[in-house]
Amino acid sequence: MTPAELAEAVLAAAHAVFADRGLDRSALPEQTTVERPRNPEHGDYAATLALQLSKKVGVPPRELAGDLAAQLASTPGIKSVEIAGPGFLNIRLDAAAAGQLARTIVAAGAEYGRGDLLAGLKINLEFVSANPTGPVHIGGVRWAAVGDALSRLLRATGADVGTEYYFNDAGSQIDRFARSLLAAAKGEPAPEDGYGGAYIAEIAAQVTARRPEVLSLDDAAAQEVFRVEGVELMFTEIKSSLRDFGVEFDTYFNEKDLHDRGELEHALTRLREQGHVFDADGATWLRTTDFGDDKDRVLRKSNGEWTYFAADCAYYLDKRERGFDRVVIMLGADHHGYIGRMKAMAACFGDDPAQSLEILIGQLVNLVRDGAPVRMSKRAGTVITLEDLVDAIGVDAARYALARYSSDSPIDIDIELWTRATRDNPVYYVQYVAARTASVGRNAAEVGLTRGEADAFRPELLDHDKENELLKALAEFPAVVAAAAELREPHRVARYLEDLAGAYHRFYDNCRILPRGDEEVTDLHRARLWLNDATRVVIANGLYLLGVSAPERM
RNA sequence: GCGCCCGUAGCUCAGCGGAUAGAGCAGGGGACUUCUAAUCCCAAGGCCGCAGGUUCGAAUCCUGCCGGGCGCACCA
Repeated sequence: MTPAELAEAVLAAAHAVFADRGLDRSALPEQTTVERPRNPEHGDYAATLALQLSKKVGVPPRELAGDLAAQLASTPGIKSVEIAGPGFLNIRLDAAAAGQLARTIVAAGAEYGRGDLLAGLKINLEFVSANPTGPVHIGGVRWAAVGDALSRLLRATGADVGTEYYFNDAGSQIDRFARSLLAAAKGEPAPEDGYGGAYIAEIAAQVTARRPEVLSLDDAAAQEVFRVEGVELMFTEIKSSLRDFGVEFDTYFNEKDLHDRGELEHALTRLREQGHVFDADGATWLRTTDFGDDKDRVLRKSNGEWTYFAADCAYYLDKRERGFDRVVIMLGADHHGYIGRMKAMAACFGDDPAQSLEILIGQLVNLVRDGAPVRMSKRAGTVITLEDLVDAIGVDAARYALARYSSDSPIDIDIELWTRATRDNPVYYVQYVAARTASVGRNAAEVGLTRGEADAFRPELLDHDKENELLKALAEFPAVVAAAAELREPHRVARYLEDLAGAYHRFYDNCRILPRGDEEVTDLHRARLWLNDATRVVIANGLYLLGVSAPERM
């Protein structure tokens, strides 16, 4: 029996009780849940439905709980129901009903944990979107890990997801980049407002190798060559380092295309139609204060140039016109000031921003060695890059470390910790379970132990404390996936995996799976192998959601 | 000044209104002729920043304050 099935049974019992007592059944919720209590004395699962309903229907909670308990007691699979405290229902399952879950999980395989919570929702998920003026820096890497994990989570809960990287290839940053390349190619010092770092010289050298005639052009023409070629080289490099990191996007969107296709004019027209555009001081403005922004925003400057914000508007409209119900954008904490204007902009288009636009803010990341932040990159100068991080701790540890913390908290990634092969390194702790379960599987095959036919599985034999705890942990996975997707919090999956890993290690320590020496293979060995294999499935499914490998051996 | 985020064990952090607030690390004590000890077990460690409010019930929701981080362009 799964927690979801148990929750349904609780709700069904409530319906029966309400019918018996002649209570108003419209007071009952559509769905309820059961909790996994920390304290084992509180049963396998606890239901708080009686506490929640008592006031609504004017029946004391313990009385209501008593009726529910009486109803539930006769449900197949439930061993006992106790009333505790103010009106908790503490429920214990039969070992057989609990143990069946192992078979359910093994049968479901990669499907276990997936659901349809967000089915029918078309979501555009934009993250990283670093300017092609340098390698991806560590702030962008956080979103590469979290955003990619989130896209996997949203898909696992049924959403139709398009991931997107906004390639900012227009504007003054790119001009600075081009000027820096040109200066480097000519052996001059970097311009005052330009980019430094060894990569500038590398890219400049690649451009001159590809286009040797460039140095004989005048500066304006040469700079244009460096702009076009440099951006392309940089972007190729960014894509390739993200691919090595396990992250690929469905769409790489060029800002330049918005301009070339006249989408800014199109957006301006739409906004004018909605009545939120005005002209002042020679510039064209969007009255975002109509929707709570603290000041109005310029769309087109008095010199005729578009602002970056105008491109944001056009890009948002473009996504909506491509059929996305919800536009999700992941930004660093230094961009949180954008939320107000972005939400207001969506409202200016006539959308309800609460439905159509979600902006997720992530705090900053530091790489730490010997207690002090690493500030300089060998190649990029003042910023730490994706490569620096991967060189320091590897892809799996990097993705796990970035995804295991709430995006609301700043993180320090300690190089020494994340390369350690011990319990205190969470990624090793979790991956070790993947390797252990696989190893048990190999050894089982060697001694002739198999799970056997599914109908020979005897789940009631899984009645050891540690088996029960492991089964309960395995049962939680679908609810964790759903919550993580709904709250956009992939770190919940990582924390869950650590919890599950602990439950497995304790099971392994207390419950011998394989027969020793010349022992006969028994049904208990087989039942435990089902549990071992179910754990391997859930660990692998969970690590997949984080984009981390589930090794067969370590 | 205004806005956003944070404040939980010595340290790093979990905890989308539930019971006696959890985990890892550090420090103390144990378990290796092992199905992978990259593991497990025991003990110890707390005005959940402060003060009010809502609630049967608040670390969690609301208000105010204190402390820390970040941001407030016709920049990109």
